[in-house]
Amino acid sequence: MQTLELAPKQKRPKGEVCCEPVVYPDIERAQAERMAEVAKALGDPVRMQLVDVLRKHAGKVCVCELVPLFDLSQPTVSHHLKKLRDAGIVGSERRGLWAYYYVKTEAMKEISTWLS
Amino acid sequence: MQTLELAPKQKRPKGEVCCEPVVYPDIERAQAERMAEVAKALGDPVRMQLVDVLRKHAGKVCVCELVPLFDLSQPTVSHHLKKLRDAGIVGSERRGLWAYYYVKTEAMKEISTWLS
DNA sequence: CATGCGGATCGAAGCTCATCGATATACATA
DNA sequence: TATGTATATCGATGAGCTTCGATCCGCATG
Repeated sequence: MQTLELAPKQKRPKGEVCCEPVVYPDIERAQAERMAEVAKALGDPVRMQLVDVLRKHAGKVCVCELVPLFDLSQPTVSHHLKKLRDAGIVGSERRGLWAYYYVKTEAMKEISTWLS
Repeated sequence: MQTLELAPKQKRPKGEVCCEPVVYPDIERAQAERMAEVAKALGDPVRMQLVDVLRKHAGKVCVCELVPLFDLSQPTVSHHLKKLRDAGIVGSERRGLWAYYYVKTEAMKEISTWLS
């Protein structure tokens, strides 16, 4: 493991120092990158609303109920759901013709804890 | 104010219903959109790391200390800091030649509470 | 087996974003 | 006033994203 510790090399006016050198370990870098992945998935109004709807319905919600909530085509909603699933934020389940989505509460807890 | 309540119009096989109709008020829609704006700003690895570094240094951190933490040009880091400031996540302060950034804890609390 | 339906995938179009070098701005020192 | 330094802004470029219509896949019903 490696840390970055950088002493500024430039001369400072009057010999002042602007602040203490910053250290940023690789472990925290990796965690921050994972959290950025989750935040990126949530960083679209449609997807944030999808998550909001899903978590307010304790059970699993059918895609056919989600599509008409937005002024978007069915393929577009399907695309957003896929992005959320790829980020580990939601899960899905097929029952016959229908697909049901639900929020993975661990993922939400993970990101909200990290940010708090 | 208006809410969306959509009864599915398609016929269902065997007369089954896939799930309860979903209601999504405009107020929650607006809040979700604001949260998406914040999440979008955090949805980049560089910006998430910037926030992580800033909040771990209770005080304010000079830009000249932030730039060398990344393998990026100074204009690029400046661009990311601006995005974070536009989203209300960080604040900045000038002292002579130097600029100091800090995390706005209210904003972090707002998003983490919303997600939890 | 044929038809219909819900949902996912594909390919394209248009827009946004991250990044850079160059340059501008503002302040500090000599 | 002239020079140097820290940061911000500008313009361009290439990658990625959202969105759509068209199409494909599975399952259910007749």
